[in-house]
Amino acid sequence: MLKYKGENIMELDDRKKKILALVVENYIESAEPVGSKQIADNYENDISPATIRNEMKQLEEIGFLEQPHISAGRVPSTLGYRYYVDNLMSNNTLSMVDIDYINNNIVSYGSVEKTLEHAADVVSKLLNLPAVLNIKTTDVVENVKILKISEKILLIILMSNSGNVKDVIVQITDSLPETRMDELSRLLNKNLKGTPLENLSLALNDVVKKELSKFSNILNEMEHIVRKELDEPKNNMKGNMESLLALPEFSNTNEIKKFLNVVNTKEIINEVLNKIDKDDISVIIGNENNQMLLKDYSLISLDFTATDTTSATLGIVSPKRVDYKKAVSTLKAVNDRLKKIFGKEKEDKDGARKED
Amino acid sequence: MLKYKGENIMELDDRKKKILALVVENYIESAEPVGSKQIADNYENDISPATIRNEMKQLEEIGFLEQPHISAGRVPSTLGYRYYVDNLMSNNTLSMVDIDYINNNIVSYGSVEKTLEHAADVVSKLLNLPAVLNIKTTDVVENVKILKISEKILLIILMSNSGNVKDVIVQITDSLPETRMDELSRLLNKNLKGTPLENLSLALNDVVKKELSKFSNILNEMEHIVRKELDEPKNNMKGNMESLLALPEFSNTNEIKKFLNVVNTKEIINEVLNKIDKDDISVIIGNENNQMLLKDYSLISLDFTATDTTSATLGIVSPKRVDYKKAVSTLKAVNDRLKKIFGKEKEDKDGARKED
DNA sequence: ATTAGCACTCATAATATATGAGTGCTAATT
DNA sequence: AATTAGCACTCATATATTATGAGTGCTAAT
Repeated sequence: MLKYKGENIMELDDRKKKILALVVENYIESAEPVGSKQIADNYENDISPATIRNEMKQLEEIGFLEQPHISAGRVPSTLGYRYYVDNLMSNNTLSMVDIDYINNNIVSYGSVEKTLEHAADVVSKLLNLPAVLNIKTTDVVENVKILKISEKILLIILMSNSGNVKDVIVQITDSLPETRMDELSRLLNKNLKGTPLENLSLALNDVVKKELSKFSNILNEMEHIVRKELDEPKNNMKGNMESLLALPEFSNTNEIKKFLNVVNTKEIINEVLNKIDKDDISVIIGNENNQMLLKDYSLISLDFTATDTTSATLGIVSPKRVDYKKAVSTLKAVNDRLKKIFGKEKEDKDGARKED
Repeated sequence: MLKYKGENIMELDDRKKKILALVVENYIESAEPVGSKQIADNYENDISPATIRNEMKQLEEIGFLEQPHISAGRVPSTLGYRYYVDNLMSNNTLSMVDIDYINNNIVSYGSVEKTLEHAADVVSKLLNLPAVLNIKTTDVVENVKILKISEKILLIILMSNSGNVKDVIVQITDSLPETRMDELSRLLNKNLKGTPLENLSLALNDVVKKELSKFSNILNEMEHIVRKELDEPKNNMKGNMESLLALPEFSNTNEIKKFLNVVNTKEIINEVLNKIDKDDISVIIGNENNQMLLKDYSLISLDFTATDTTSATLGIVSPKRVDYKKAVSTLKAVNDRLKKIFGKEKEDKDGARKED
């Protein structure tokens, strides 16, 4: 059995390539093992099913196809998908509808995180699969502002060095005179400046301990809210259950449980995502990653550098049978869009956001 | 067949009551039709299964129990559940763990909506079911403030008459001199004051049309973001898929699809929720509501008045087989907690939030 | 009024028996 | 030498067939 990416590279002849592509695409489409007759019907030049069978047998022998059982059609192996993704897959152009959807729904939301979250939403909706978003930032707090909204409501705004903004509304029990506001502001600035956004609630906890006596009602409340509101898990799942339920892979409930369990465990996903290439789109198929629990699934993701201090991976998790072509082109388009938003490229007329 | 809530009220003797309660509770617990032997085993005074069978038969005749098929045990009918909820259900006291969880996780978040959303989260987590939250507010915008966060980032804060606060971060392409800030502020206040929060994006759209020439980059952006961020559907679902998958009712995927479809269609849920009593806990079982699509499900919900202008319904949707006792006691505890937060009751030491 | 006894029902499980899609191989055809 | 018709073979799935047993309702005895 020859290795495709390894010592000896198997060069497939055109007919084998065409047949492999057809098997992959038919299987992605139908979720049923693909038989020789089906391929013969779809093959442009007339060849008999018998010939196709011979070819398919060879494709199986070199490890590109698999048979669920002896009298079934063929299903792509991980290696088969890989060869398809690397060599056979045409780069699909997205429909105008999809492009519009991307441009209209991914816009700058002032905060890097919110923008990326919307991007993840968009990816999830377009591909009908749960999206994973993993933001890594080394941003630190640069400035804290306090705004008195009303007698008993304060708005506390935290600005980071790269322009990220987070804010929390804090309700206090007794109103605060102007002078004390200034004091609170100085105190927060002194204590929080330089704190990595990731550690915000920890740092705040320290502030509470140190300065509680002075502003007990505010600090306590704030620490509590920050913990709940800002300290969300870094690995976000944007999901849409209905679309998963529609996949034949998930006709039985146990498979859904297994999948959700894997997808919701950020350690599992991150272990894989941490190894992908910077600023590029990665396709990781089945057991190509060494995470046993992910062996039946694929991750297709984009690594994106938003600012000097913030980067993210954004992608989808799905069964191995997935429309790689559409997924990759969608992520490419999202990448282009994000680049524009974060100023990595000149804005051009065509890609600019349309007002509707 | 006698009507329980109708003209003729069936008075059950103690033994029948006890048996009905046992059937309901066993069925809620096991999800399997309950047989006479099982009841006999759990019944405190020794009675034979044969006697139980006679009683069960009568309970079936008056419409409190049903048989899936002739040789199966009994399952409570809608009427049976109803009688149980109204007359037989002891009011369970929640565990200290649950009470603590409620007190620690439902706190004031400055905005009524956020607070209620957290409450919905808590209810969903405690009961392992999707929670529905439906907030009705007649609040209007009272004041708009603009804060320059940095050269190109503005924070726009909208305050309502009852102290609700919403804010959006807007990124602009060209920085704005101080004088123009004031102009923008006046303009927004003039145009938005008095706008019901519900119509915000519509009103903003008008502003954009009218005043676009002056502040095109800001207004456009703002309208866009408001539409996406604030104009979320009023009927929120807080859900936890895994817990649903664990229910035997949802062992087959189609049932899940049906359920999710119903639960995610806010019109269906609202049609029922709009009829429940103000400031009270309602239990609506199966076809008691006239929504055919909800006939296999129950809604247990709390109507809560948060401020003069804002009220909400908060509850759970589930298969008819659900722990009514725990659901009702949880909502009661949540109600108490919310009352304290929204100042409807004196705070007391015991229920006060604990710092951990 | 209660209950032991027993025939009866019917969902579920276990088993046996088609059906047919798809294969691999051989031998004939191009 | 490459292709393909022909055919026996495999095995998942569907259908039919037959236990199994939990639970009932009724009758007659307690």
